[in-house]
Amino acid sequence: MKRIQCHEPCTCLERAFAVCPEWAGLEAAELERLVQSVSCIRYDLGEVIYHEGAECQGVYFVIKGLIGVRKADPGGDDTLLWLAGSGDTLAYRALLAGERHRDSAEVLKPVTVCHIPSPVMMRMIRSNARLGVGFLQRAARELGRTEERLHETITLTARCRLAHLLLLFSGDLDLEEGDPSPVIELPISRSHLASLLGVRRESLSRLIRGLEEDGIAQFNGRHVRLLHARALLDEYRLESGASM
Amino acid sequence: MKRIQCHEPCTCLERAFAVCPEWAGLEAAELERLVQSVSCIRYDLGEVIYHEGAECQGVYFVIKGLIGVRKADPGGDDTLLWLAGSGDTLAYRALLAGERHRDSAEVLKPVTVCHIPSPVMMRMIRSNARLGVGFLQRAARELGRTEERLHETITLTARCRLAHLLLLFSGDLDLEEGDPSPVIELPISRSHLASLLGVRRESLSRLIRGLEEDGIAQFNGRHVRLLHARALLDEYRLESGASM
DNA sequence: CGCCAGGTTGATTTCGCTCAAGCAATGTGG
DNA sequence: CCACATTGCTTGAGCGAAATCAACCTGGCG
Repeated sequence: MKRIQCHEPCTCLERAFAVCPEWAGLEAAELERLVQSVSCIRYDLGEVIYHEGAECQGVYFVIKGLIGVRKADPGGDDTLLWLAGSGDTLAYRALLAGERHRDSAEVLKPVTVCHIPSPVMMRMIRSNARLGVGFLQRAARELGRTEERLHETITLTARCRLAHLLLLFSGDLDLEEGDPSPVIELPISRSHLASLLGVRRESLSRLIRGLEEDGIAQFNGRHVRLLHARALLDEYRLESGASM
Repeated sequence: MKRIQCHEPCTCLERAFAVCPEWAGLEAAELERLVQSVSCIRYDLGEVIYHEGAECQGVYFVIKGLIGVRKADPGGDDTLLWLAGSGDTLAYRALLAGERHRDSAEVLKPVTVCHIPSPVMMRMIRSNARLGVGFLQRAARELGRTEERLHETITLTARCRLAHLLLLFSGDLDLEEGDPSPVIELPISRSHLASLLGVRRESLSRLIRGLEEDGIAQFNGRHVRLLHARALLDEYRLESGASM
């Protein structure tokens, strides 16, 4: 963890905020003021940005890097709840709910974040209705996604969830039109992937082998060739009824 | 479904809103204006207040009754996501996210709700920062609860989740001090209970028998005697590491 | 070289699902 | 009033998905 300078006449922060829907509600003047009361921090791989159970000190706007949001389970293990990257704002939940952190944030790829202290954040939210509405929308969307995921883990098999996750990682890649067997790169290790899916590492291995044996995908370290994108889509759609 | 009159000099609505944290931000004048643009509706058992996939027409403030929020799964079944009762506000998620409903709301016990049309709601949120912050807090809390639940369904066994649910239903009953074997009443049927836990009806039956055989609780229709509240707590705590 | 972290594989067990039947309470029509 | 659906729940037998336990790769790296 290292505080870095990014205040002065550099406009990178301003630009970063400007493209994020929840922050877009800020006027130029407010934005400039915000940038003054903010600190940019670098964290190295493995460092923890905040800990489960700790008081919330403010929110973190992610400039770049990859962060795993995890939650300890009783067994001493922990579950990866989700990944955060550029443009995401972390810890707003605890701040707005007025609660302690319910999860911790660990760096998976070296990260630069912009830390906004709680009082600054709360003052802005209260005074600028547009910012408030922005975060309201963000929270509502995330709530929807989380419910969807809860529903998915209850109703779908692990294999199907893996298929879905691969589709998510393939992002805006056009599976119907573009390269018929594109290669995507997994941003995380097998163990993390398993944790994200809510299965054991061993089970994930077997699921992967299953997909390979069915000629749906080829795994090679973190590189995955989607051999039969169509089939992958079906894998998810058939069980989930989604139309994607 | 029946529209009923509750506008005129009746203050019941005002009072209902006043005690709910997210609505508490309204000034007396605003509240009065709100009550003018609102309609009170009664729904009978089994009626659906809004449907999954439908456009959001506004939010519903629940005066009394019990509502099951459900989400269809591909198999034609549906999962009960949660229950809503007096004081809850329904459908704010879809409204604020600007999305269609991701679930439907079905009446489990006859309901009186107060419907606030989308434009009215959005106008208020945008103009009154306190109301916005109220809903922000509400959304953040709910997001936390949902994440917690997701984590729970991934890491805990069904038996443990049942124990937890019973504890939640026993509410503010003081298990440590009060009646050593209190009786609680389940608000919903076995099938619904199973759906809420994310298990099949049959599995729930077996779980119940398990608890009875272990002398932890006695089930009798919708009445449950918690014989060994201590053990029930442990059942949950041991596995979850919660301190409750 | 030994060591260790990350990953795979195999054998076995367990939990919860599926399918099928049975039962009690309630309702409905003849 | 009885025959018979219907609804909500329980029980049993068998199955399957994933967990668990344990061994074993594989590729760095000191």
